[in-house]
Amino acid sequence: MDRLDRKIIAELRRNGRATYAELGRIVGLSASSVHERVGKLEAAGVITGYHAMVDPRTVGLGVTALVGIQPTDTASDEDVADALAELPEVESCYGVAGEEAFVVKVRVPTVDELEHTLGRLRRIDGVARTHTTVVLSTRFEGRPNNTGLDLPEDTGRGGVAS
Amino acid sequence: MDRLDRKIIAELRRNGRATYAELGRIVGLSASSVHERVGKLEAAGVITGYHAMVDPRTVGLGVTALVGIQPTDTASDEDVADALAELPEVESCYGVAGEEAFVVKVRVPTVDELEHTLGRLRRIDGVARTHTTVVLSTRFEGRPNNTGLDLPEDTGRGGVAS
DNA sequence: CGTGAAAAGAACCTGAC
DNA sequence: GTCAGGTTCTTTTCACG
Repeated sequence: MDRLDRKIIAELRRNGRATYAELGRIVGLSASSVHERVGKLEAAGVITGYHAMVDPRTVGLGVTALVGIQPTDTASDEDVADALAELPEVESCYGVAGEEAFVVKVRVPTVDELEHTLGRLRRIDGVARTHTTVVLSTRFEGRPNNTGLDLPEDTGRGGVAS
Repeated sequence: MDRLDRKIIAELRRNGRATYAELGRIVGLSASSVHERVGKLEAAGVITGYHAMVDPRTVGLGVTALVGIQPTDTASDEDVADALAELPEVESCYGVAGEEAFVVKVRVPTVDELEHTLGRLRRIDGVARTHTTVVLSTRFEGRPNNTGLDLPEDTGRGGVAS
């Protein structure tokens, strides 16, 4: 994981369909070298996939909400997380510190559907209460800005071997 | 935006590097047709881009937090949002209903850096208070599950023409 | 809209340094 | 690790249904 790998990663985060030739031009390497490096980054679990980003509003998902999930005293976090994963409306799920066990991001077509989804969430075994924050505007989301590119070097923690 | 487009979108969300030939096989169309459809979906703003997903821990961003931003009475939301956008640690930014004006997702290498970033957030003009929820585990994030594929048809709201 | 054909380019493998 | 070359597949354009 050197400077070149980080440059490749940054570019692929920006443009996930960049060709190896294109990446090679950017980092000053041949397409085959880039091909091999990217393959290693994928194998090492650094790059976990490539995905098209879709404007949710254009596919009928105009309502977004952040929902905190308070567990019952006897709840198993794993079971609750599994149940949350069952709902396709739940796009992201974070286990968090604090009163709540999870914060999830939910996307639905309408506030009507949001109400139904919240009902479904509350009915999950192990869920005591939910606290919903309705998203009014998405200023930006999942920016590829901070890829550790601008980090001093390595701070000692959390590396995966290459 | 017919059933075929939705199938293409779903597949590109799953695999952003799928070839047109591959997509054609899935939807039962020629590569050129798929090529044209994808071009239209991009032009219409349905597909907004393609991005590599990177495991944040492998690039030195092991700490994630959700931060609610309470504005001062006299704050301009736009100015605060602009200031938030300046910080590369802020990956996502949502304007929300409730006590807080924004909820942002922050990624940093360490809790030390989190402290610094929170300081920077509080020093933004128009920010009165922050409320931080530390993410302990990311169960899943940005799942391509709900692309409106499973929606009955169209519920009337929020469409962009094709 | 859809297609199939054809040129250009990329992916991907191999061999060599 | 990196590269160049060669085969295969994809992209991209275009004339045509």
